[in-house]
Amino acid sequence: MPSEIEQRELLWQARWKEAGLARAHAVPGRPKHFQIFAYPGASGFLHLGHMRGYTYADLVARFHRMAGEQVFFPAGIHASGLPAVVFANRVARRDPDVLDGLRERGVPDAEVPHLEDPERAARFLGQTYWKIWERFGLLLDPEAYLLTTDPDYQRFIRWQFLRLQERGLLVQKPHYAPFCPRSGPVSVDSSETDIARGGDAEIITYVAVPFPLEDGRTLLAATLRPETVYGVTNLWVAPDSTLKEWHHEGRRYLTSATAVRKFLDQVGGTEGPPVPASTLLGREVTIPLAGGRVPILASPVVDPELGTGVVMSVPAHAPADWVAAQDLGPIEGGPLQAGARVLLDLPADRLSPSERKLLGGDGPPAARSIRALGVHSLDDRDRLQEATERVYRAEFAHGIMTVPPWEGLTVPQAREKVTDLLLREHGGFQLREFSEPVICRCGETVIIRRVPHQWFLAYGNPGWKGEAREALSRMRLDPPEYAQEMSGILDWYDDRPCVRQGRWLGTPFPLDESWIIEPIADSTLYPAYYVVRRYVQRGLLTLEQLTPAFFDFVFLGLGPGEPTVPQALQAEIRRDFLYWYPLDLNLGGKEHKRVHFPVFIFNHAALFPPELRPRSILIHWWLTSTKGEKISKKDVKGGAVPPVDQALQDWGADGLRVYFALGATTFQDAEWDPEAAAHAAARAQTVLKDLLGMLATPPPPSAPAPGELDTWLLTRMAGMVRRSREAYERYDFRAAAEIGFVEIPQVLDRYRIRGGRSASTLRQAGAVWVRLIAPITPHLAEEAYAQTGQGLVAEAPFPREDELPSDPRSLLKEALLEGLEEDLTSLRKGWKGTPSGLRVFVAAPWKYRLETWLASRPNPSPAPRGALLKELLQDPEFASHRAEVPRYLDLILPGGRPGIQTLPELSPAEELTILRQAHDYVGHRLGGLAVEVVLEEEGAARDPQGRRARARPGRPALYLWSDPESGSGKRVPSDSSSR
RNA sequence: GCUGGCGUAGCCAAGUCUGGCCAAAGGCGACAGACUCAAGAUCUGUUCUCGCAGGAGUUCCCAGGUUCAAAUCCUGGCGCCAGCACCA
Repeated sequence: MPSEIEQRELLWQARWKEAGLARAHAVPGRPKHFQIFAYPGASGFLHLGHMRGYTYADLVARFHRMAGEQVFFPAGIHASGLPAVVFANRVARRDPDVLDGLRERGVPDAEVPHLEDPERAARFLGQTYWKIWERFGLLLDPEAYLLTTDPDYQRFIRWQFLRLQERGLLVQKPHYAPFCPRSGPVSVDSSETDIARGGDAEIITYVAVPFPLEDGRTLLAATLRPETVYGVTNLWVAPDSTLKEWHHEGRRYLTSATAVRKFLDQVGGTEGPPVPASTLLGREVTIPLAGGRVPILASPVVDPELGTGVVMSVPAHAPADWVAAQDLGPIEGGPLQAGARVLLDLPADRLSPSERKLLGGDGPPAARSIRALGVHSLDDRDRLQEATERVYRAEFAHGIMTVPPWEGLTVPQAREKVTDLLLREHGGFQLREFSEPVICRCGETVIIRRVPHQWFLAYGNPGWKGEAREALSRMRLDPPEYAQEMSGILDWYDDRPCVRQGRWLGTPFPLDESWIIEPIADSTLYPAYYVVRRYVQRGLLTLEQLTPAFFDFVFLGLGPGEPTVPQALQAEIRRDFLYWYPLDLNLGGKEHKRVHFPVFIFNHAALFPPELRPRSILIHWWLTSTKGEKISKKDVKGGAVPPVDQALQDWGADGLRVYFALGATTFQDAEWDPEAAAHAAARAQTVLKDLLGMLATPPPPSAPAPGELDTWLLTRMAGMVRRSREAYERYDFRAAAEIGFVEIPQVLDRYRIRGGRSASTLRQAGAVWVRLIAPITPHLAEEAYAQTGQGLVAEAPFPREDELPSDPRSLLKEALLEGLEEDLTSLRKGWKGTPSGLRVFVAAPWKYRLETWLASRPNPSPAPRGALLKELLQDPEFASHRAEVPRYLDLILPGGRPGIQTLPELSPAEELTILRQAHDYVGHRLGGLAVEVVLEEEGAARDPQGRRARARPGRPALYLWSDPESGSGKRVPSDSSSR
């Protein structure tokens, strides 16, 4: 049952539909605005958090429409990838949450099994998204709506990939990816997708360093610090463990059984016989790169499940190895210590104080850290662990290699070179493993598998990077800091896998149909396709006509086009594309900073010429739960955030839109606050009521002639118009909403309190006001604007400043009164009686001269009070006020120091006139007492406390008194402010 | 660790780029008043401390610095959040 607010909003949405407002029309010669938001994945039901960005997007589109531009604002659903599959799986499992969601959306039970199909699930979810967008008042072009699983879209994607390939931007090379032996390729991330456990696991890449035995077999020792191979004194193995042979390209390697399985997955080869570690103890291996022979020794702390079960011992740099070497009594003083070679320098001046403390003293870094932390045995695991981490970190950050041939290199540089050398020339391998066990949803343990011929998008390609950077240099990014960040992101970008096998949705890869294009890669150039989609939707193009030749012609202007498409139509589509392109704005949440937006720029840069590359990106922050976290299903289920339907029913789309706009600045997370939302919604309704009143009644013929107050109001409004336009232009939705929903009501309040009641002035102000807020609250703006009989406000022109008469001096005059009221308020605070009269003293003319004189000096005046005084008293006029001038200087120079002086803006006579005209009003504000306005120098005025001396230009002195005869003075008021 | 962002009153959140009009907008909450049988809603006032005269004192994470003047600029520190690759 729709609430009253909803019914009214639905009415206006129907009107917009009738008027075809959302449909884009290319009008040659007229300015255009083409914008999208990053389309959502088909992952589940939308919640309020999503609506913040959509609201912003619609606000921008509506502002541009009112600014006189042709607007194209399409939207689609990113159905590719896993989310829809996961959703469909949940339907198949009859997940109660999902079933509830379906029921709430009116899905009959009989329909539910159909949604076990991911594609249909995506289509269904897309419909629910579209409904909510419409319900929020978004004017999205219905003809351009698409899913990325639609066959026409996929033809576009295939074209895109063919062209990328043609330009050499697709490359093939090995890749290592998470893989479930039962379910196939999986992705490891902590959100609900493929993984039952270990979603936060990271892939750690070890270097397996080969150490040949004299019998032709080779031990593989896994390490994260291959550059320390020069400091190896021995190898460690767990004495009771059993290693295994692994045969690869005719060679026999020895590693743990676990590692053999990993090598089989990641490198290939075959499994050999088991080898008890005990048979290796005491035998010698050759150190690669460094040369020399070292023994294999037993260590109880080696974990055979980690790495290869064989560990390099580098006592100089690994605290555990140092301690272990000490524990081996018989060898102490022998080869281990002799070989404990220090490989790098740690310049003391680069270390932090805590690092200096850790690494002070003599000997190798590992020995120093052991000493600093007081570690005596391998059993002291925690402190040993701490020592290890801190030494590694310090060395990684500050270490300078001293071992030939790497002298002078930093540790990261040396590591890269040593790794390269080991892999290329010494038969080393890389070994990847998860930082923690990863379990697939099916229960199987996830492994890392080598994909030998993975396709990559070559974002690491320097030429492409250059183009992308060039594109970026011409773009506007908001917030502006993001431009700087983006530049770094583009640099950091490297080749990225772009296809995958397994069960997920997407476009088959045109170069090898057994692969499916990865979801991020299929959503980079798509704004271009929205243009074409409208023709498909209208039935003017068939699927078969969407050939590479067609897209070449439409998007690139190349070739004759697709012969089966009528020439005129094809030319029209090309023209249409050139009209709308480039994209003016792509808007998305901050989660898109590092993935979607960079590849969006990259792909445009790859395929489109500079003039067709995107113009701007706007990223907005999130609506978060009360815990400051991104809103999740749990928040909705737990009642922390209301479901969208409920929120719409209670507050209306406009109410929520005001809340989103007002709740926080665009570039800051906002915590969901239901009270504030309710308030925003109430504010929206108050504004509507006010507007209706202002616009409804035509001014009566006997209306009072507009006066100074009316000029003031309209001048204020003109200022609002300018600031509002600027706010929209810089996407400061908060400022725009604040003007429309806070400041204008305040100004109108004041106008009325001051006695303004000109219907024609109010009508004039209202006609501007309603258009200022129309982008934010389109529905209620329509309702109010309907009173003017001028059609739809959505199509009305955004106000211009010069629509209103404006006089800056009217602001000065009113400001004088406002200041007076402020002073009165603070006087009343300390006043315990009921005042019966107020006398206002306008400052003496010499004070105006004095302040003018001060202001005309260099600001701030360099002269101290004494010097100023001396100079002043040379002037005969000031000299004649010899007694008052010093006191006055004390009043206006805070702390006796010169500050900034501003020119008095009104003359004493003007101030007197303004205050006298307003004295009824001021008296009324004080509860109906007598107010008298006099000049400071009027000697007759009663002023027992000498208040008049305080009078300043623009700030009259006040004497508030209670008449002792009236009997009301010094009475403590009932009890209002006495607490 | 790297990259980026943030730290403002009981809470949320403006202000910081472009120093002065800032004891610091707006909202929530709280307190008081009006209305009401009452509650709610609405409206009004108050909401750092002191002060029976428009003032003074102490505040914008902490410590320094620049300046006539700092929430705002600079240096250092502390704390929090996000992203870090195939996940949209």
